[in-house]
Amino acid sequence: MNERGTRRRRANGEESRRKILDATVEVAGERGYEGTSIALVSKKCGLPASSIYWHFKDKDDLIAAVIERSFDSWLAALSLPEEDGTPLARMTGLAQQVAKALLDAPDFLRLGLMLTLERRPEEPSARTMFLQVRGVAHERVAAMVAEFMPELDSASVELLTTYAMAGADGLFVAKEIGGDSVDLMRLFELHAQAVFDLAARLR
Amino acid sequence: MNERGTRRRRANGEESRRKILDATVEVAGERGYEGTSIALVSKKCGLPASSIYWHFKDKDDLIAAVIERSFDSWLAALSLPEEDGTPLARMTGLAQQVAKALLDAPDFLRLGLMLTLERRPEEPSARTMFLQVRGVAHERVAAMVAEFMPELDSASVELLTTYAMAGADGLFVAKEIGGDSVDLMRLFELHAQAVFDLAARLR
Amino acid sequence: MNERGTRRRRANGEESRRKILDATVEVAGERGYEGTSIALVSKKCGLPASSIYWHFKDKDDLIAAVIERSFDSWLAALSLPEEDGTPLARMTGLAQQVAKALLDAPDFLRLGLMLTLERRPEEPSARTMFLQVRGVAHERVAAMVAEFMPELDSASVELLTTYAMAGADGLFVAKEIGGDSVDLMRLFELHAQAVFDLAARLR
Amino acid sequence: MNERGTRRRRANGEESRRKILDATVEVAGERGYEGTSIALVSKKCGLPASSIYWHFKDKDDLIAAVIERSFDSWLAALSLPEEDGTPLARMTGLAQQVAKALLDAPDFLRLGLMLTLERRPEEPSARTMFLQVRGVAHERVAAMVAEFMPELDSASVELLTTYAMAGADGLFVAKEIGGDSVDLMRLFELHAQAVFDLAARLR
DNA sequence: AATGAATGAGGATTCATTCAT
DNA sequence: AATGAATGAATCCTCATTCAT
Repeated sequence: MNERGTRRRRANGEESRRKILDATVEVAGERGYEGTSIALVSKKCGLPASSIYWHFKDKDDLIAAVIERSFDSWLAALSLPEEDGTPLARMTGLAQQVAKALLDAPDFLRLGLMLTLERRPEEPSARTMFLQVRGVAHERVAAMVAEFMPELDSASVELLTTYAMAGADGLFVAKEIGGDSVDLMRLFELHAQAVFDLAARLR
Repeated sequence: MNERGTRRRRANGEESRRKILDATVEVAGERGYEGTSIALVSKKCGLPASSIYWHFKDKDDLIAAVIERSFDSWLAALSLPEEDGTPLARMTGLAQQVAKALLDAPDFLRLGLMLTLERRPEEPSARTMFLQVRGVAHERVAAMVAEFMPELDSASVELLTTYAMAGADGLFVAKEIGGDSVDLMRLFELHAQAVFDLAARLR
Repeated sequence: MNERGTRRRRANGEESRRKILDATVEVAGERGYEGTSIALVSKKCGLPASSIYWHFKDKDDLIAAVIERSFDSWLAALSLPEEDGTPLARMTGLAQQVAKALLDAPDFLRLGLMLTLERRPEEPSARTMFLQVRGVAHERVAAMVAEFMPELDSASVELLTTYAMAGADGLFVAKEIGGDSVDLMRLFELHAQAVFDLAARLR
Repeated sequence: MNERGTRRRRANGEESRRKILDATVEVAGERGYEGTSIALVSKKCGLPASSIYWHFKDKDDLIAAVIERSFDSWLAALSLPEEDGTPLARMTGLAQQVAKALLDAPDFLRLGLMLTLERRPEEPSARTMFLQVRGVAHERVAAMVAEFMPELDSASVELLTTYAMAGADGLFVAKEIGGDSVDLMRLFELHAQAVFDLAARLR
């Protein structure tokens, strides 16, 4: 695999960092914060544990970095909804994009939810990071809700946004539990409809 | 101090067991499966670690027992919905009971969701136990949905039930994140309405 | 060594604790606080590292316990000076007892001095323990000085006591450096004389 | 910004070396040989660990260099005692110079004593270096003692010198322990007197 | 003259579990 | 019914050092 047998491969910080992060998403997405051992990450990425500590201050820092990177690519995967069409159609389109993104890269949200649910004495910065990026997502959704349903006052927008995001979280969990028996696309379509109906009532 | 035959420590085994379970809900509800160490449970309940092993086969067995007991008391806290009133009113009543139960004893669902989200090689029996009791809950909700909206076919009942439960999970998570800024009762009321509206559309 | 091959020997907390402390005096007396690794102590005492943690909270606690125990046996080795004889003779007698005790069990003072000289951010409790125990010794010496030279005011007693103890420390160090070329008994005799002469001047 | 030929970083190697040594005195003076980690020195001096290895062969070499440099500046701080005055006055003057030097730069002796007290399998060359420079100091003191008290035979000079240096060590330790409550100048004055009195008795 | 990156060995400590009593 | 003591494997992380650039 190396050019010359035992010859150490040329040091390449950027690539190593990426390898470590890749290994960590995989492990942490499956086993959560505590279940992610540096030794396991080390094995997965082929670098010794001590090298991981060259790139990241500690385990917490490592997992926070994973969250940050995952969220960025996750957001990038969401294209902006079409400009034309009815509000309901546009909302449904967005919901299905989210559903697709969750199906494609479920590790990010799975890890994030695990971090969210934990309530340990010393708040891991990974958790803080997740809540922060989640805040960004919340803002985005709120902006869309306000755009689609201009008649709503800001309190209602906030309420609906919270409901919309909660539904997404819950449906993700349902998919994790139910596997193939759960039709995530259909459920997200329903969810868009539900949010739309509620908006009409809150108007 | 004690009368003969009424030794203060009669049936002490039962009490110890309870103490251990109490400590475990607390710890596991906060830190998840991996984060729950026998040593910590031991410290919280005042009994030595070896005593925990007298009552439970291993850590897995302990956490499974916690799930089982928690679910029982959780279900018991849900009184059956009133027989009279409109379907929407009855559904809303139920939703608010669930909301109240989640506010009162959040550890059960928090731990359960953590177990759900984990994907470790050897499935812990605690996870299996949670999914099983959750299955029971699913059935109950499905029965209610079918009763409230008799016009629905069974596929729609299943779909709506999944959506209803997912909403509950998601709202719970939202509450965990948002704390006091999240009005769980109001959101559950909205959720009941949303499910009701969807039912009308699926009819 | 065990009664039955691989059969684990009967658990005996008191004895294990003593074995661990014995191994620790040896190691810590030679290598100081940082140089004392739990793994080395474990190897010397035959118990696994994890067993050391059953008996002691952490490394700090272990070394503090060593200090405490060593000091007790060290003090016990000093018999009270004879009641008769001139003050100088009695003082010289005491000095030589101290010299002998230092020759017999140098580990205690060596470790103590090492701890004393360290100035790390978080004060190890082992250091505190040594200073405390040293305080006890200081009081004892002060009492003797006051008894032998009743004419001295308390400030002078304090000054002389500090000087006397400093001399003992310094001579111990000289012995550690010079080895056989240093006649510790003779030097302590000189020291007693010096303290005595100073007392006369301070009177 | 710089004129040609007068680059700001000329002879930068020397400056880096000095920075490293400065950081090392500080760290090693506080934590001893084992407690001094290259990483910590690196952080204190702002240069990467690998740069330390460019200037020094290994940790041992680094600490030995610190000892050497410290001793040189320490010796330089001692001006030769005045030519006139009684032997006691000159001796007292010297003693107070030593006291002052110890108060000003205590790290050197603190580290040296720590190295002295350690008894590790492979003698660090830093320790050897300290004992060597200490030997130089011993010679100097012996020469002064012989000059001040010409009547003493060489064995007595040796004995007194050892006693004199031991006293200095011990008083340094006393100061480290007692802090402000210890009047080092006064104690060194006493010590000079004591040595002087002993000399009279040995004559 | 310097340094970013890497690395194996070892650091302290906690883990789940067992066993003799 | 309970527990003090023990234990090997694993935990996170730091160590001194090297090496290619």
